[in-house]
Amino acid sequence: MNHQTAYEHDAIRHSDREMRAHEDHHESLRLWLRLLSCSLLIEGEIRQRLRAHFDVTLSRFDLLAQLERHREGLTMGELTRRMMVSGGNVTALVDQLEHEKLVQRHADPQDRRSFRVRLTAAGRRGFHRMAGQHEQWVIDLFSGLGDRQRAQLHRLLGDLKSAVHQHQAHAQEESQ
Amino acid sequence: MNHQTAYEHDAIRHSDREMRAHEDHHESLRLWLRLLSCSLLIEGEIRQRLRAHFDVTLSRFDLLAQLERHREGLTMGELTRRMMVSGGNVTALVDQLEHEKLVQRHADPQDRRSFRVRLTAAGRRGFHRMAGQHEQWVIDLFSGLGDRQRAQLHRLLGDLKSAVHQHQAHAQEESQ
DNA sequence: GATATTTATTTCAATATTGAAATTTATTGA
DNA sequence: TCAATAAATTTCAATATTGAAATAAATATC
Repeated sequence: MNHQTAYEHDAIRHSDREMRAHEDHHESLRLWLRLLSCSLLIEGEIRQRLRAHFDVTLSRFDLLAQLERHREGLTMGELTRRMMVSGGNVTALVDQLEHEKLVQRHADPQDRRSFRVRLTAAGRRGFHRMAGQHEQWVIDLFSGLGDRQRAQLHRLLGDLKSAVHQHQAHAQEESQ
Repeated sequence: MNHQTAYEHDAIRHSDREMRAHEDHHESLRLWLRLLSCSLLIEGEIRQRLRAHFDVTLSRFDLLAQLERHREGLTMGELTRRMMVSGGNVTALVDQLEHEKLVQRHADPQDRRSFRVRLTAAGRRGFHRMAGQHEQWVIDLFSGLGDRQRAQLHRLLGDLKSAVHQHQAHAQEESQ
């Protein structure tokens, strides 16, 4: 999380009549800040536990998780997009993990610029050692919400995600 | 964001009957990953625009935003909690911004360990220069959702936030 | 009122992350 | 084929961020 939340914390203002119109106007802003702070809150919690229990950073865990899901391997570009971090960062992470023999770069015969990164057997073992515990933490953290609420939240976030993606696509067009 | 999302991207699996039970079990995990990727997506978008338009980082913007909301000033500790970053980070940010004369540390007569950080007039001007545009970006990014959906999402995230906080309170107790 | 504990902040070294430029290979179009 | 453009990755320097240790002041306890 690099990371910020703002304004939140002051549910107080709501009472003031004059503020009402103003507040309504800020509706999306407050939603965004709440989304961000939820995310940072949970991310911080998980980051801390991963470090304490397994001495691993969230980035490394996530990279391993991505690869676990894609036995056929992922290119650097795919990892960059999936993890939503810079290419330089992915290079650094893969370098480290490769050095520790948890992942391996495999030349792509189709395209000599790129290659597929795959988990080694040791990498898979290492990931599995952590994955169950990690999932339990997540389940616990979200257990305050009922099934129905979780499903609703999942759906709304899905809608939001595609809306933002569309928005990006538009912005792209305009800048051409 | 420092930052990761994982697994997501494969809505495909759903079809497979055998996978169903397994998937259900991963329900919270998928929710978390979706929450995280939404947050990273929007955060990245805003971070990029703040840099491109105003040459300012999200951290600095957020710190200024916090202070704008609290004219009476905030202590370093309050900033740390509100921004959910480390104390060292807040010290560094305030040092920078103070050096640029956008904020100022004011000794607290009650407690000589701490002080209140406040915006200077220049800091306030600088923040206002950006705030309107920033808000419009946020409104645009969330405009794919209807009013009702936004309200629902806001409520659910509020519930989630307090649930996680309670969870943390419990964990705290146990470790004593 | 001395001592221990807690709280607020800073320092600092280690690490993570970014973004832009460089490199290499692929693709496209004349 | 050649040249231009695009795409995949790496490099690197600048910056951001963390977490642990240090410092200093406040508070609690005896």
